[in-house]
Amino acid sequence: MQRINLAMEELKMRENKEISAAELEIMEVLWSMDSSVSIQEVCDGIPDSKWKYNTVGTMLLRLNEKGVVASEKVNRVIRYSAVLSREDYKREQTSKLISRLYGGSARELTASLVGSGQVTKEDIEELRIMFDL
Amino acid sequence: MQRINLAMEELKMRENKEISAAELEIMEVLWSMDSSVSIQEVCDGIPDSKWKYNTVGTMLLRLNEKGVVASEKVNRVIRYSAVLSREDYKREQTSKLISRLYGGSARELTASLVGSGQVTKEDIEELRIMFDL
DNA sequence: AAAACTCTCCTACAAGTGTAAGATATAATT
DNA sequence: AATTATATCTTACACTTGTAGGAGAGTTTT
Repeated sequence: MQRINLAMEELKMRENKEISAAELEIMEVLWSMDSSVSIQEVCDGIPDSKWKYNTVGTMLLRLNEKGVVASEKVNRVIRYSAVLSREDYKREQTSKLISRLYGGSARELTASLVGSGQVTKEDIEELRIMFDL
Repeated sequence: MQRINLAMEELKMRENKEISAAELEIMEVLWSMDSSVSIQEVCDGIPDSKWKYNTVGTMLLRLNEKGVVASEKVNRVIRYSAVLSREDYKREQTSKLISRLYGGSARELTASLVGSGQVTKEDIEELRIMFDL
């Protein structure tokens, strides 16, 4: 295990690809900006800048190590951009939820949403029209 | 904060109520057994008993500290049982996913599932019948 | 040029997680 | 009674996460 960690460090790749809660907030900022952004721009992109500059820097660094964010140095300043798209992340997280808690059945999840009134008759009607079911 | 932490410790209550991945596996065992169970029974309840007895013990202890599992000592042996139901946990996690990634719209999640074919025309038909929509 | 500002890199540190070993107390067996 | 098995309690340790501070290098301002 020690040896593997060293090798991993050499590759600057983290094994745990999970995006943490705080990291997700940073991702949301990246996803909301179309082009690549600097640490400063991410800071500015957060409403009540709850984090210090260096904190945001650490997050971006870790996200980059996890491979979900790319970085390139443009005259002394590193610009980051999301490699993992929000759509893919959504799909991934949704699949995970469905397999973990709904026995892998999206139908069951949907039934649950309808059952609890979170998805209504009108919503279903809309879907039928939208998807021509 | 220091004072609060001490108070928390006295109550043997953890602040972070999040159930971790490994803890969830233990919860699944608790949920699958109807009555309260001992550490040993949880171990036996796990297929390829990937964890040592003490590891399972630590998990149950932590889950208990988080307040999602109750414990009672029945002649020298502690028996644990889930306080948080699987249904409530599912609801909670599902809500979290919807608000985090689908802008709080269950309809949007459903549309996404239909759009990706994970929920079919037949599934929708079934729902209409089941819920009399 | 010297001072001030900026950016990246390295380091830190507490709390939480995964995974258990050792110590202790009690119960069962020889 | 002595030994062995069992269950709980305490402690440990590496890794992750949240949250930065300080050092060092390059840039801009005075």
